[in-house]
Amino acid sequence: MVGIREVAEAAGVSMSTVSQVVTGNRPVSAATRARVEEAITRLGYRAHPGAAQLRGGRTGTVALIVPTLENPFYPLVAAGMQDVLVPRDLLLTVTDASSLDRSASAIHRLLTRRVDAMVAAPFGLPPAGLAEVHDAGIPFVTLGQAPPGGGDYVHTNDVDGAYKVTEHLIERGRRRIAFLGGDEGVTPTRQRLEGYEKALRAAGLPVREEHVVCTRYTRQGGRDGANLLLDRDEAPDAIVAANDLIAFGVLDVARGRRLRVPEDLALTGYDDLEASSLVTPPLTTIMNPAREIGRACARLLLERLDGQVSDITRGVALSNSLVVREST
Amino acid sequence: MVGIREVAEAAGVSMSTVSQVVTGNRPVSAATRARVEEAITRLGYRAHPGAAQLRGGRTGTVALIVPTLENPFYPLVAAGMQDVLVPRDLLLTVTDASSLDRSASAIHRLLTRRVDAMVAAPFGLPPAGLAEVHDAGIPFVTLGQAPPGGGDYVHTNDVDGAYKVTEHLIERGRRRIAFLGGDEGVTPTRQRLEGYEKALRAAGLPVREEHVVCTRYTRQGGRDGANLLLDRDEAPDAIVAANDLIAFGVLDVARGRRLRVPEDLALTGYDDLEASSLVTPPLTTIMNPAREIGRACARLLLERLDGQVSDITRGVALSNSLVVREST
DNA sequence: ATGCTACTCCAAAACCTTTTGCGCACACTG
DNA sequence: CAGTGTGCGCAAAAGGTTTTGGAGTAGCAT
Repeated sequence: MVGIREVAEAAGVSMSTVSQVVTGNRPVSAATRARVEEAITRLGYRAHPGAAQLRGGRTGTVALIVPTLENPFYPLVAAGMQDVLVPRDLLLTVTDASSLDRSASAIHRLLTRRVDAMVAAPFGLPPAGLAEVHDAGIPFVTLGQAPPGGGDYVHTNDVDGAYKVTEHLIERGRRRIAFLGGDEGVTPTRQRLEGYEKALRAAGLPVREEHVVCTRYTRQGGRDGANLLLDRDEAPDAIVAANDLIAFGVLDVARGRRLRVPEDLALTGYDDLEASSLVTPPLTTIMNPAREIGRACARLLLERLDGQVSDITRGVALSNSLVVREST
Repeated sequence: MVGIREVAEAAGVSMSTVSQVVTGNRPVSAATRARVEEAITRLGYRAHPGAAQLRGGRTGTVALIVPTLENPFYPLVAAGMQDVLVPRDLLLTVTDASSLDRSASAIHRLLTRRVDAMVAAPFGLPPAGLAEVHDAGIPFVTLGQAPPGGGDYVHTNDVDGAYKVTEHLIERGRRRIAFLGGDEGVTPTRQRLEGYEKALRAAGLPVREEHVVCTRYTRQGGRDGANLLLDRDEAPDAIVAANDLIAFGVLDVARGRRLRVPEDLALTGYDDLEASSLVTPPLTTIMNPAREIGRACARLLLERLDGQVSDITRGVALSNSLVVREST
């Protein structure tokens, strides 16, 4: 077992000096550093992460918590985080909230002292867990809104995105535009709904309660919601789905009911998953830069970890954009 | 800080007894165990993972290495692993090989002493990495084939899957059936190709070299390959794509060339991604039970970690099945 | 009654790093 | 030349768990 001791001997310095070279905690003269580094590579030394954590407190692992791994959006966020984490030798742990559902403190149990920092997707974290993370006192980044207890966030303007897509439908001449949301009350749903309503009002169109339905952010949720909406007295001639998965469910229903898209029913999604360009008709949607979002999260965490940042909450805004395809 | 010491005091036992209760390393009388467990929950004790690793060697983390996170198949495998890992308080680390590409030993650097066990998807791991993992001496599960150095594997019969799908095309009356593979030489490609050839021979059809092309396991790979195949002198009337992503690329090209699917060109995929049922026409494909595969991997690892298993290599076979949709 | 076994639990060592107070030597200043 | 400051490296302590040989006790067979 080659430890810090062996390196120190080989380089003719003390163990602490080796540690300082490795961690960069204190300045070391160039000559000494060179000798030590040479010894490190020659001996193939790797710090023992457990020992390092025990004394130093850092685990070298970062957590990402997402609501589900079945929505391909989140793995892309993970990939983005990897882009910046891997060069820093940090490990990424991905956990989907659905596997944690059983107990409220599962997250706590799973993560305390096992990660240095954490990013949580909207409603990836049950409210109880949020508090626990906060008083774990680790850097914390959320997607979409500022963490209640303070921390950073990465954000795309959902109000604006939903506005754009609704406006687009109005320009296409639609008048009975419905909104099909995912899980009710969560931030993305609220904001996208807000953008939708805003666009309707801006065009002087009424916001009808019977044209707003919330289900879940899944394909099945889309099916359920579409069936509800299409059975209304005055069926919509367009649906703004709160994400692509939902829109796919709407497509299923439209196909089943022999509705032509976009002629009988125009449809928009949100996120721009790979599959959005594959369905028939290809989906008009809002491009959400998943991978870039992941990168931004990781960068924020890194800055906190490096201690370059004070206590202020910081927000990074990334832009989304309307992608017009054939579903409208 | 509530450590093992505080618990010991509260329960009126020694620190080592507490440890034995926690780890289950040695038998403890029921009465003592009850007292200790009561104290643990009352004090909210959590073992310090760093310290535990330092002495005990276990990190409580398991790694999954996949070729890419952009193929939704792999996140599902991860989700399946979570299903069995989370109840055991184990953390899952997901790494995509593309982020490791830079340096051959990135895996080594990343994983040494940071994970207790590892599962690698086919060609998630560069060959060099494979050796490194092996002499790290940790439980190791691979997807699709037995690890060269020994270890367990989870496997669906790719030869048979490709056979089924090819046979299906033959039954549908196709005669000029091409094979469009992903990365050349990797096991899944080889096996699926083998199944394809087998089915052709079984039907007395020739295996033509100009009808076999390998590119990459991506949508773009599918586009490239489709263009090659469709420009051949004798264009195929059916394509067996080695995975769904490739098939999606073929669809792109077919659309561009105004080929009707399945009339002008029949098409099959492999994996049965969610998107396969969404594309037009919905894709005939082989259902690969991603989540179940993940579960099986995790279970194998757990048994090794629990030391219930000798050195023999074990294989778990999961069944795939032909899903007939409209692309054929 | 005595010796032995089996069962619990304990004490202390070991694991490997990071942290930090100190001393030393060198350069610079007055 | 003496005094002061600074940069660099060292020694030692600390961190919380698991491991393991051993001690003590109770039960059992002889």
